[in-house]
Amino acid sequence: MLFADVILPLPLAESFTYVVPAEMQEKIGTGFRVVVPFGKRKYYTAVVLRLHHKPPKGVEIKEIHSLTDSHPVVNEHQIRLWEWISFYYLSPLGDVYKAALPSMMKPQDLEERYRSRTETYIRLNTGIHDIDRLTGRSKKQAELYQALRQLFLEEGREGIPKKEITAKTGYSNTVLKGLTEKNIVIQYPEEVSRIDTHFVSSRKAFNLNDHQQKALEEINRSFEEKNVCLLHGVTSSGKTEIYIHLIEEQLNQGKQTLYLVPEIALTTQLTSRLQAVFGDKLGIYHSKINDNERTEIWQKMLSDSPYEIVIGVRSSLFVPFRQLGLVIVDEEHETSYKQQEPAPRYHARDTAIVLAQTFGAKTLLGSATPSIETYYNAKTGKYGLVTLEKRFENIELPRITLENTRELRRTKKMKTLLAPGLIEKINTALGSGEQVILFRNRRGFAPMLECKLCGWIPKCNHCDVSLTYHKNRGELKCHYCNKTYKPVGECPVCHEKSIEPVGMGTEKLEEEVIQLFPSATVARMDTDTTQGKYAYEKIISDFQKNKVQILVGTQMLSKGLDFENVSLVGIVSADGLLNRPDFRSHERGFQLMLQAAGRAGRKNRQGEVVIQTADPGQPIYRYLETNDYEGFYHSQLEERKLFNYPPYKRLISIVFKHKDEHKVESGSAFFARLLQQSLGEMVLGPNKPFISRIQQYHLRQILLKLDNHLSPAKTRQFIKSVESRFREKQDFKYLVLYFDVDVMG
DNA sequence: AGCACGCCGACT
DNA sequence: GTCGGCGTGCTC
Repeated sequence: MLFADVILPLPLAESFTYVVPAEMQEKIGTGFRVVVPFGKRKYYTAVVLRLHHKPPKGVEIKEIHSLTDSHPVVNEHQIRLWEWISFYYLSPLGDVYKAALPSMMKPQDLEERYRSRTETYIRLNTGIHDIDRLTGRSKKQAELYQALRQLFLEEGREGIPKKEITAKTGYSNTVLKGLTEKNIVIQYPEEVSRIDTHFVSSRKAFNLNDHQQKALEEINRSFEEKNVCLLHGVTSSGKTEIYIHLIEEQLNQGKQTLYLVPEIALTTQLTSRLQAVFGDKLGIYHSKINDNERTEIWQKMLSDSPYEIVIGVRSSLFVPFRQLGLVIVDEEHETSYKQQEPAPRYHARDTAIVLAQTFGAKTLLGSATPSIETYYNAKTGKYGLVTLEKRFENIELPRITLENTRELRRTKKMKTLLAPGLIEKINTALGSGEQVILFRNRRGFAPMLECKLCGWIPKCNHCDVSLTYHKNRGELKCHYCNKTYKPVGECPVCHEKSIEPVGMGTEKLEEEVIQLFPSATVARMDTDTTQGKYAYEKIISDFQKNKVQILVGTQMLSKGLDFENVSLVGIVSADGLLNRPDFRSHERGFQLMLQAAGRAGRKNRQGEVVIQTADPGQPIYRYLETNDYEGFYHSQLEERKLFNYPPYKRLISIVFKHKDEHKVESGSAFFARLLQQSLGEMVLGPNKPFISRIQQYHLRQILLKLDNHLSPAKTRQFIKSVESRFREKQDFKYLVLYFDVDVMG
């Protein structure tokens, strides 16, 4: 009797065992998908983890319903990666499987399946000769027929898509239908890809300049000894071209490359640049890609001619490589590499290193402003370190100046959001036909309503957070549960009638900028204005074409975009970036401001950056002004050491959730006591998190600050044992708890 | 997760 | 009486 242990797409840690029917035994193996009955009436697509002959005891075993594949969809590298993620990030293997495969590849009932896409094609019926008689009195049909003959002759193709025909000939569908009914042309469905294909490479990799060449050699030398290397290269130093050369070296050895980018950095600018070199060897795993397209990329990776390079976001880690030789993690410091919700809460950079290891491949981390952890690993010799200091074509780094908004407000010189000095510089830039970018930190921070008299702020009834005011929709919204509220007419506390917006987001800034610079065209870019599939590209291309002079936006426009004509960048309020209850807030602020500054670069003129802050005395501004990453790094390291944060400690957050506040309170306290028995001082809390209630659920958090020398296997084993002792208590059985390993903030 | 079972209150 | 709310337990 043959049994299969399978993994189901459910938040379950264990695998389940099924009987392999006799006729399936020759065809099945690890990594194959199977459809299995589970529970009373459900069927799920599961993945075979292993085959064996040992029947599990004490349970009735069901049979596998059907075998989905003739070849495995994941190989042992992928399964090992899933198991590592499940172990390290304390998440059920089922959740990892759920995250890994496109949902179309794991249908929940027996029907639903991936379908390839078809398009209607047209070809001429060569068997028909008496065209004139058939078209008869229809002049248009005769004309279209002639046009079609011409077209097919020129194109030399057997069939042409219908939409292409209507576009090229200008004749309507009705005329074409007429010809079809007379059997002069034939319409037929043809399978097409959802992904734009047929990219031909149009250029070779550029020759590297001396600095780039030297860096490339150093990287390769570092790879001889170490598996991971950090490329620390200032903005515009030409990192991408170095990547291209490294990818080519992999191609020559018949090895694949994974090129990871954060969500916001996957721009058309970057992908077309790579497509120009690698043509259709390159697969793109977009952030706005739909499930059909995801599935198609998977199919292609499993085919006889897989992509040799995949560029993609976090989840592209899971696509089934076979001969991986190199992983590039660009902008490795980006926090969006860490998955927040739902589980598995994995860090794509760290997982990438593990993925590479299972293949014996190398990992290159790239950044202009490396994360403190990565730089520490490079400095202490765990990773190789290669630095690239010269900017491409010797573009000068921008000049950074500060505007003291506290002083300007005190002396009543600040009448808008923008300091007079910044307004003047904007006018100068606009006068010389140059463009300006203005940053405001993310939406949600500011636009709230407030009672002008007593300071009362409307909050969500369920979530313990202040509501965000959306002016254009005239409503208040909770960003945690998405509930919307009508603004109240008067304050429920003091009955004051004037309840007005405080602070401001990008919306407010845009409004003021339009008033201040009436002659300029202004555009705004934030999560609100980039909802559609191409909305983002539209804003970018309008700006590049100079249709817009001032671009107002959140940090999403600070990444990897090159604008030739931008001479001035303004950071409207740096304070909001730095004053967050998060040990990484300065690190992130520094990275963000330096990235933003990188947008102000012009070939023949030094760009300028203006930072508005109420507290210009903070040391971070000295490091920014002198572009001193190294100095900043050392100042941060001291703080991290002092307050027990990474890279000196490893963080694990445990969050408890229940409707009954007493239950979370006592449950989390009990859990903390158990942890303290072995971990002592390393256990902090339980505390009320910053947001302590979400949709009727009360939250408590325990934070572990674990010594580096503790073995991850042992600490996880211990945490699991504490969890099972915790579950034995009837009271705590149904407390929801979740883990976040290496939490961001 | 998704479902069944079983226990309670409030209704045609 | 029974409909449906939610807490509890189980799924190879």
